[in-house]
Amino acid sequence: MTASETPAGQDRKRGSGVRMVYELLRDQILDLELPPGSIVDEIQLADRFGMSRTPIREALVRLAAEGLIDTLPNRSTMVSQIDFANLHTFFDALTLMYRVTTRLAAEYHTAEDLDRIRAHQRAYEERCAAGDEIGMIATNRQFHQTIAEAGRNRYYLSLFSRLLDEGRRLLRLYYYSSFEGDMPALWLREHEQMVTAIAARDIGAADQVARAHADQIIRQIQKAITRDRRQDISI
Amino acid sequence: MTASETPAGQDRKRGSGVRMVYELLRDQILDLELPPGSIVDEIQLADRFGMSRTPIREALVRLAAEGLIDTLPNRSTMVSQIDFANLHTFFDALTLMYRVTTRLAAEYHTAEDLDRIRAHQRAYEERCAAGDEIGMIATNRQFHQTIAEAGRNRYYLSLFSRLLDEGRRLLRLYYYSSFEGDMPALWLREHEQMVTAIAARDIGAADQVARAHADQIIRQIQKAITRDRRQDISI
DNA sequence: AGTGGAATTTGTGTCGACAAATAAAATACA
DNA sequence: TGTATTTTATTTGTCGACACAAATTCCACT
Repeated sequence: MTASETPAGQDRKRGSGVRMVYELLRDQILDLELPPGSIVDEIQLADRFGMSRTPIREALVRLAAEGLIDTLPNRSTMVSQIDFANLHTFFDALTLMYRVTTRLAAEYHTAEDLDRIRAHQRAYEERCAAGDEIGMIATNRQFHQTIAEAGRNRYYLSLFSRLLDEGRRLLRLYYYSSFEGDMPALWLREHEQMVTAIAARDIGAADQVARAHADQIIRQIQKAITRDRRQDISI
Repeated sequence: MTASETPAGQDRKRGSGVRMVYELLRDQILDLELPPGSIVDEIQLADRFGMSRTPIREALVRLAAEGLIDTLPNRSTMVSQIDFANLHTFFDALTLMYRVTTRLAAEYHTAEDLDRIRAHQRAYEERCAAGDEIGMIATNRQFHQTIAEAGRNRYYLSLFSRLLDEGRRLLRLYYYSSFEGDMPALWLREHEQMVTAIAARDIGAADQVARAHADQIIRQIQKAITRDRRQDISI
């Protein structure tokens, strides 16, 4: 419950309700504020946001289309589970998208793209220095998304965005802090190499760096998971 | 108007309305029965299907999420345009997905998967023999989708499905008949090679055949497009 | 006390109606 | 006659209410 965390009150603009609910719910799901399996109740949401069920439902339809919630007919709808059994398919797709988008960025980026990418990199650096883990996850995501946008392929961009979202849920589960070594500094260095390769339009180097970065991330997540699982067993 | 092509009449089951509208509209869009740019009117659809606007809207939200329709706020919603300017990004993604899914199928397929794939291949062969172009498009799509399913990666599968859908629109524009040479026979041979490579679990061969197949398809489509464009100019 | 079945509760699926926003038509004015 | 402004019309966005289905509770009966 945590009281009403929503501004709710004011009269919002006409078509804004759906997007607002969609984005807030999406963030709550990805940040695990709504953990996998939790029930999403239309009526409850309706009077939490101070609107009717219709716009709520449309937001839910959209979330369902993206696989973030599961709707069982005539009965409740719940936040979708994280599919640990097929995690390797996630890693596989994530790696490929890292590589492809970085390659394309090296090929097609403009000067403005590069500025944006560097700006996000600096933002990430700053969040690292501040030790702000939530900010680190957010700026890291933005950095890679901007690279993908510079690649100018909406098909890759949409799949990559979806993968980054799912990754956000995973990262939330295990937090940066649980990773070993000086992760932020390492990622920062890899990001720098990525930017260098893109700026030089060196496709081969971009591919190689992206692959290494993906491997690095995946290894960290897997380590965190196995460590976590071991603890589960030992209890 | 073409009269009422919908069964509409009977009392349908409780949660079935949305899916029904979604699927029919989706098919009509991909078959160009609803050409790009045509206006989609909620009220018209509502009494065509004999239901209220609410389920119609939910179907439209889903279609919009998949990029098949564009909704301008407070005003009409229309079937999305085919983006000829960025067609190369489509081809790029399509080629990659052909390769990746075929590779994974070679790696992970089961005996049942192979049976299914072969069944679809036979169906395609049959449609070719019958000269049924619509059936050819449908069975060809099913063949490749089944291969992707055998690869067991839902991320690739969903992107690939989306790409195959968009491809369906393109093929409808230019039809098989406008392609040169003995296309069906050629594709049939390539499909055979694909199945052989998958069955042999030869990942390298699967990749190579998939890539060749993709190249072949893309070349045909491009030829059809340029030919079409030339005609436009000459008129 | 345990089990089968009827009533109640809870929450979704659908409806018809209204309000807001935009486009089109009509009107006034120079 | 051409342009600015008001009026009308059309279509979307939202609402509150009701119908239906599943889950739960309650109750009778053994």
